[in-house]
Amino acid sequence: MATIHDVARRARVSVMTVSRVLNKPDKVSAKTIKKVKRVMDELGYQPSQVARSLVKRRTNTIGIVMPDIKNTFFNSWFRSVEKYARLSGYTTLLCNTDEDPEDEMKLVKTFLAHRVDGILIVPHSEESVKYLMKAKVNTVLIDRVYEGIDIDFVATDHYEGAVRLTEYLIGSGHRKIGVLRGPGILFPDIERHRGFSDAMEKNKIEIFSRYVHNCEFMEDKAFETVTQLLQDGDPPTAIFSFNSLMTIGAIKAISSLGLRIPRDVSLVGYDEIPGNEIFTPGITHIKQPIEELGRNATKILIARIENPRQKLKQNIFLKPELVIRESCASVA
Amino acid sequence: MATIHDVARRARVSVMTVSRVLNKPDKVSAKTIKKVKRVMDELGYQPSQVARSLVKRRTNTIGIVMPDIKNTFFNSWFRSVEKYARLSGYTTLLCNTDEDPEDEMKLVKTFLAHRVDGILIVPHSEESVKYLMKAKVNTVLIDRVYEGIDIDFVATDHYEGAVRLTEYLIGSGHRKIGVLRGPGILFPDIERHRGFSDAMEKNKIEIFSRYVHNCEFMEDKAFETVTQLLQDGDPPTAIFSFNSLMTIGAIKAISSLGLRIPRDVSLVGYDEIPGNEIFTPGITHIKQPIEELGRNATKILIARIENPRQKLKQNIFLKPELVIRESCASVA
DNA sequence: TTGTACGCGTTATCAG
DNA sequence: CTGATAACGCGTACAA
Repeated sequence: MATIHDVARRARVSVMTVSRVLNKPDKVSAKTIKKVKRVMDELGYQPSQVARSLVKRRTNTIGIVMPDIKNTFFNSWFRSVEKYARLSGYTTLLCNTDEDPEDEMKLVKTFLAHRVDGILIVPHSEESVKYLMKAKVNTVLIDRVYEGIDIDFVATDHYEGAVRLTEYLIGSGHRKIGVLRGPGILFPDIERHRGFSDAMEKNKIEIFSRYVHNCEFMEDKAFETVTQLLQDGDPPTAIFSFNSLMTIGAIKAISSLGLRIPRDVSLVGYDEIPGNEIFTPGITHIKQPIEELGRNATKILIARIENPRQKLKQNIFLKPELVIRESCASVA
Repeated sequence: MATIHDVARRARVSVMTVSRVLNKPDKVSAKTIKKVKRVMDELGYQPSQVARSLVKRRTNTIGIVMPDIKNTFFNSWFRSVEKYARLSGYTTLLCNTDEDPEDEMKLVKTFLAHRVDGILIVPHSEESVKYLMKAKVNTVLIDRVYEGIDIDFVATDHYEGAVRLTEYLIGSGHRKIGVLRGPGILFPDIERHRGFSDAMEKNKIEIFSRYVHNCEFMEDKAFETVTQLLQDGDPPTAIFSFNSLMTIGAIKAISSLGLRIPRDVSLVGYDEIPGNEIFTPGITHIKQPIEELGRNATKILIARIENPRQKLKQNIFLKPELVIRESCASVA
C-alpha cells in the first residue's frame, strides 16, 4: 500500500505538503491540493491510521465488550452504538465474552494494547471494571452497573420496570407469582428482584420463597423450574421471568405440559422475545429503550474522550416501557 | 499508559531486553525475565499494538463488513468468526452497512486506513469488491459471491437448497407455488430462483409468472404481496419465501386474512425465523451451516494473511440442510 | 546474554 | 504557502 512518501515523490512536493492537504487544506494552495489529490487517487492512497495513531496518541477506535452478540438486546444495542460511533469518526472493535470473566479480562487487555480511545462494556466481572478504572481508561458501563463506583454508566431503571410488571400482575388479580431470576450477583438481577419484592410488600401480598427460583438466566434451567412449579400442588397463577431466554424456557415448559398461556398460567417477562410480534399469544413484557441506551453511551464516551478533564461522572437511568400483550389473564 | 521505556528504566535494563522478554524469552536469563515481568505488572504495561503494527506491517486485526447485525443469520455468523479470529490472535473491527453501497465503500476504505490484515465481507455492491481486489487486500467474500471472479469465497449452495425445498413442496402435491424473491441482482437470489425453476421444470410443472414476485427481501413488501396473492381468484397452495424477513411478512399477511398455516396455505422459506422453535406451526425451512460458514471463512482469510504467496483462490460451497416442520400440508 | 542505531508512516515545530 | 527535522513506541540487524 502506498505511503505518504510515494505520494509526495510522485506529486513532486514534500511529505509535509501531502500531510497538510489531508489535515490543513487551508494552508495549501488550491493548485497544489489538486495535484496532490490526483496522485492520491491514482495510487489509491489511504493515510495510515496506525502511523497517525502513534504520533497523535489517538486511534479513533472504540472497544466494545459484550457477553453475547446473539442476544437480541445486545446486538440491537451494538447496532445503535456503531452507528453513532461511525458518525463521529470512530471505528468499533467488537468482542464477545460469552459471560466468561477470564475472557473478559483478556479482551480488555487486548483492547488496551490496541490503544482504543475508550471502552464500552457490559461487564460480567467487577474485576475488569476495576482494572479499567485503575488504568484510567475512558470507560462507560452499560446495563450492568455498580452503584457507588466513580464511573460513567448508562442503564435502564430495572427496579421500576419490575415494579410496573409486578403491579400489573397484581392488578390482574394474581397473588401467587412465580419468579425466574438470576443468581443475585448482577445489578439488573438484584434490582429487578428488589422491585418485585417492594411491589408485593406495598400491596401486602405474601412472597412465598418456593415460588422464587434462581435459573441462572438460562433457558434450560427455566424449563426445569417451570415444569416443577406447575406440577406442584399449589402452582403459581402467573410467572415473572427476568430475561428473554428464561421466558422462552418457560414457554417451552408450559407447552410441553399441554398447558396454554394465558388460560392455564399467565407469563410476563423482561425484554421482548424474538418473534414476539408474529405469534400468539404475544408476551407482555418490559421493553428497554435500546436505541437510546446506545446513543447515550456512545455520546458520553466520546465526550469524555474528547474532553478528558471533565471530572464529574454521568450516571444515567433510562425509563423502561411496559408493553401489554395477551399473555396475562385476569383472575378472581 | 506506560511505554517500553518506562519498564526498561524501572527494571534497570535496556529497552531491547524488555522487548525480548515479550518476543524471544528464550534469549533472556530467567532472572531478568522475572524482574522485567514484575515491573510490567506494577505498571500495568501493555505493549502498544500500534507501534508494533507500524514496524511489523501487521495489525492483527480483521475488518468485517456486514449488511445487518440484527439479522439472526449474520450475527450468529459473526459470533463464530469472532471466536476463531480471537483464538488465532486477531481482533475484529465490525461495521454495519445497512445495505447501503456508499457506506460499504466508505467502510472498506476506513478499514484499509486502519491497515487491517484482511477483510471478511458480505458485499452489497460489486464496486467495493473490485476496489478490494485492485488494492490487493486479503479478502474473503461471504454468502453473496460473484462467480468467475478471482477471489476467495465461502457460501452456501443456494441452488441446491432451493431445489430441495421446491421438490419437497412438489412431493407434497403442490403445483401452484408462490415465490417471494428479491430483485434478482444478488447471487443468493439468482441462485435460489434458478434452483426453484429447474426443480419445477424437471418435474414438468408450469411456472406462472403471476405467482413469482420481487419483494426486495423486505417484510412489508412480502406482506403486501401475500395479501394480494391469497385474495386473487386462483391463489397458490404454497408459498416459498427467499429469506426470513419475507417469511415473517408472509406469516403476518396470512394471519391477518384469518387464514391458518398449513390448513389454508403452506409456507416454507430460506433461513430460520427467530422464535421458530417455540411457536406453532414451526416453519419448514432451509438451514445454512452458519458456524461452518464462519469457521471456514476465518480460516481461509487467516491462512492467506499468514501465507500471502498462495495464489490459488478457494471457492467453497457448503451444503444446506432441509429442516422439516409443520408448515406444509399435503394436497391431492 | 545484553545493548545501540535505525526505520516503520505520520504529524508538530520551526524555519524559510 | 512550503520544507527539513525530530518524535511517537516498538522490533530488527548488528555489535559488544
